[in-house]
Amino acid sequence: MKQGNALSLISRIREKATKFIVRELEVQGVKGIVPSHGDILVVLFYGEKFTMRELAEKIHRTKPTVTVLVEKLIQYGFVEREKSQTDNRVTYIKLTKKGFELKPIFDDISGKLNGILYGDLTDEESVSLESLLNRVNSKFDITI
Amino acid sequence: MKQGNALSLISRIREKATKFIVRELEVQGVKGIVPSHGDILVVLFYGEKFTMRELAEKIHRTKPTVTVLVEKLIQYGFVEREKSQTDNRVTYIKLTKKGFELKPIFDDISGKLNGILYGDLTDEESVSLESLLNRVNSKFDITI
DNA sequence: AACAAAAGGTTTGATATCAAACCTTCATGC
DNA sequence: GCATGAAGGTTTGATATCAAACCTTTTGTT
Repeated sequence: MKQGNALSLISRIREKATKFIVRELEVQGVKGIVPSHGDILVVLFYGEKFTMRELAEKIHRTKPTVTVLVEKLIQYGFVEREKSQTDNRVTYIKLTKKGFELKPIFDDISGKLNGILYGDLTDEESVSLESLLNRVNSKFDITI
Repeated sequence: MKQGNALSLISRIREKATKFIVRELEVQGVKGIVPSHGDILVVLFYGEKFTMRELAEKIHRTKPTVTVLVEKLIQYGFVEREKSQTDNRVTYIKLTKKGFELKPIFDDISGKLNGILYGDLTDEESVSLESLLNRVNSKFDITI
């Protein structure tokens, strides 16, 4: 009954989704960007500016990782730093014009991805899948 | 309806599972082993010996990655190489006695993990979850 | 006011991972 | 029987990622 390969399936779905995103970005002319960079950009699409710590929390990565990721995004000209006026420790990250221009591409890829993820499922099944995943995810939180 | 956060949930479940495995291994005195090493060991628990290429296929990693992983497992004394007699290109990897001794630990962790993954789900829900994940996974295969 | 503790970020060091290039060895075609 | 290609593995170079240590600035305590 409980075959126990859900985790294996989860891992493979995640990897395929990652590869899909990377390939789509390349096809659309965006090179050198991996999903974690995309996660940061997506956060910035829906807010003016965020601190490094905030970004780290939102994309579920550590601060050193975000430092590296942001450096690359700066290098590519997609985001820029802005020192806080009130707290000299704080650095804000915000999109550049070039960064904003990526939004339609990301929207497109996101749409395609959802098409793959939910395309063959009924609305009921989609809700069921997310509900089940949510319960498993919560179970981890209370167990660990 | 289709909220579209299944992928996010999938990523988080996978990361929590990974952390859980690593921590459990450490608790049981097995250090420096990450899930990919574990994947190789698990393959070896259920077969006498495998080539590098076979291991790579089974754990869904590339050959260079498996080279690195196996080197570490050899270093820890859990596996050993065995040159093929019939084909000088081929190297077989097999468990050492010390490697075999890890099996009960892995079985235990696997049990605990399944407890977290399926513990709060009915049999029906477990089957449903795996079925839905299977369909999403297959959809990726035919789409990409 | 002064010192300790906390918070924001970066640097360092390590590792898993992959793509591309490479070396051996085997297989295949002529 | 020999050359060309295919297959098994490793090496190289690059990157995302994290933990731990570190620096700077702010906050809190006495």
